[in-house]
Amino acid sequence: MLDDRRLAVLRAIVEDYVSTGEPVGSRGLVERHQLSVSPATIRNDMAVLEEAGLIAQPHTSAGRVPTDAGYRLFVDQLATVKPLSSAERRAIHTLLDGPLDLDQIVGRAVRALAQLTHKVAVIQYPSLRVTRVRHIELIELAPARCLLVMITDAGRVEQSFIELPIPLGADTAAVLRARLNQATAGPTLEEAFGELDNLWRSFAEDVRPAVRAVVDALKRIPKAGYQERLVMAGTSNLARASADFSSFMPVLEAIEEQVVLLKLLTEMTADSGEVAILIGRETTQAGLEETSLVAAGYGPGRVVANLGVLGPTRMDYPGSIAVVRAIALYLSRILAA
Amino acid sequence: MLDDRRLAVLRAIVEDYVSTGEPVGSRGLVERHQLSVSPATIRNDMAVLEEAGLIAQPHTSAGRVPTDAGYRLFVDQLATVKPLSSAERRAIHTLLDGPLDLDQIVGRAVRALAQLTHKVAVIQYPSLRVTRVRHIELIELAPARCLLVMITDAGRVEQSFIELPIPLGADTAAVLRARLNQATAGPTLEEAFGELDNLWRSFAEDVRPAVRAVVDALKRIPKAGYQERLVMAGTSNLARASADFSSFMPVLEAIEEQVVLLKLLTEMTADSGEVAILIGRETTQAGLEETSLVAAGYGPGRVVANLGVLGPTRMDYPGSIAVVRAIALYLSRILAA
DNA sequence: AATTAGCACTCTGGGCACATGAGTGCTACC
DNA sequence: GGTAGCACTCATGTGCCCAGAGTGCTAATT
Repeated sequence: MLDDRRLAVLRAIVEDYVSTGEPVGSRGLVERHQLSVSPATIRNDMAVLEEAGLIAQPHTSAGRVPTDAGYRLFVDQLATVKPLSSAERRAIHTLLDGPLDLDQIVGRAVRALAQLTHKVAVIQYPSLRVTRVRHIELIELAPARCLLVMITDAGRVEQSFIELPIPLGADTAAVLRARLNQATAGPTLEEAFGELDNLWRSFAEDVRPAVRAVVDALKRIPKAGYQERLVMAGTSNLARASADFSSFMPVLEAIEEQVVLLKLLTEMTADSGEVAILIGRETTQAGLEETSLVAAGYGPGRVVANLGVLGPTRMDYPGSIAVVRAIALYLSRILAA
Repeated sequence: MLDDRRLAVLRAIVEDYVSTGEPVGSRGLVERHQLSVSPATIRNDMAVLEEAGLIAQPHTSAGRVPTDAGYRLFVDQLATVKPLSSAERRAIHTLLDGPLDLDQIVGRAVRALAQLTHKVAVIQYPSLRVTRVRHIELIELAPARCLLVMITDAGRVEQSFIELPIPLGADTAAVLRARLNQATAGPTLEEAFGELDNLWRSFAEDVRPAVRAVVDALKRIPKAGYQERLVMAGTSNLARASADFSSFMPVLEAIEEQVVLLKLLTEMTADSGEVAILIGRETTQAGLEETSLVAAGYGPGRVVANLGVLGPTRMDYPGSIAVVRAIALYLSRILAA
């Protein structure tokens, strides 16, 4: 049914359509590819591919265009790995080298992603729930007011002001600090929460309210909203990509609705270095019917967050995959250091 | 030359054009406004206004459209203050009420701005150089590695990791912390820098390199890029606003080029509560020829940063001005608390 | 002197017919 | 199974025309 030549025809259609944007016809196909058969034969093959739902024609007497299913088959079975050009490799290197803090790293990575793919790039900040704690600090600002600072695995620094019900003496503060660090060393923050709940028992009766206030504040940090932050770049690439107007207006909205993107990204999570793809309607999001998402997980050793690019279904998948994977690996390596 | 009626005609043209988007002709003008003269008279007046460069016609036999100069005269002399509707007032209240940290406040304010104006909203984070320091903390993470945390006036918390050339003993660290707080209490960070330069003199010879490392790190914080951050919202309003495609593509680019916006915002700085406006080419930015910027300064007591909205020159200036001013005042009040 | 009425003129935009050409599906043939 | 030929379909571009909106000018009116 779908023998080698027919698959070759599908690949050729995808490649031509992606590069030209025009529906591709049988004649041009044999001209631009070494298919060594006549256009008429191709036409028969195309009829079969259309029957299988892999391609479609916008209207009678137009060339063919890949469907979502066609792209899906292409990326799953037909796409060959496209190695990064040395220029791209160099760009990533120079952009991400040097001693940088997390904000800077993520900021540069997202710009690199956008520039190299000419698409909208998205990076999810390392989620606090799955990162590990490197250090916790408790700073007294005033008798009953202190600042809680948490430094994570992935280089993030979170802080939270706390108003205490009663002053916490310097001695108790020091003990509490030590105990907090001890309780959170090792497991992920989420796993450590259980242990934190019992921490107050080992303190004297009179300071327990203050201890609980601090622990509560600590537990609130991952919920503070900030932690599920997305950074984006390359929004203007949208305009270049989508031909008309009404088609990307909803995409812009989806992008501002970070919630939607976050949900998609988190659900797609793949192993670090592995790339996951959603094509067109596979996103199941209104407004993203003609948009694809190429994403990968990253993190120091294990996956702590995701990154990816967003573009029209008509995109250069092999190229995007290569860049997304490269950036994910590079970012993981930096975080592990 | 420009007597009252002619100014009334200009105002009518601006209002009609802003609301309909169509070039406005003499007939419709007398119909929709109480000008109690005939279209022919209006035509004569329009000829004068055109002569003065305040209006223009897209092509012969089309109605008139305000020029940048026309809008300018309108906002400077003709626009009447438009009070906020109670719904708008309530929206701001509910959105910005409650105990929030700086990130949340700014995040909500920018969204309020975007929603109420239907434009692209921009808020500049309080610039570090002009804020005052509330507290500085120095945390030892390892013998020769520490974390510097700075809490500002406007509620921002900045931190920086420092690798020390030599370990800093706990005692010295405590002294240094006290000295840093003392040196930065009062003046703005920028003004305090001079004093910091001499801080190392009062320390023993052997710890001076470490002291200098800390001071250097502190001085680097305002330059770390993060502090001149912009937050934005309502990008998708762009699509709704601008009719065609090529016209807002450059605007999107300018928005991503935060540098450009930052520059404009900073140069426009007005007194807190005062609104400054740039219309079309007044921005002197390629790509923003048809874009206007309505901005105001905000801050606790004095102006520490700016916020504003970005939209097509054809915008409802009185409405935008009212919202921008309201948000700026509200934000200032919150920060001052 | 300012306003108005009347009129000729200009330009855009939509509708229509027409030719063009790319691309197809089908049938007959190798 | 592959190929050649052919009739058919449609989107696109072009030229043309017409209606409508709006103007500028001139002459009349207040």
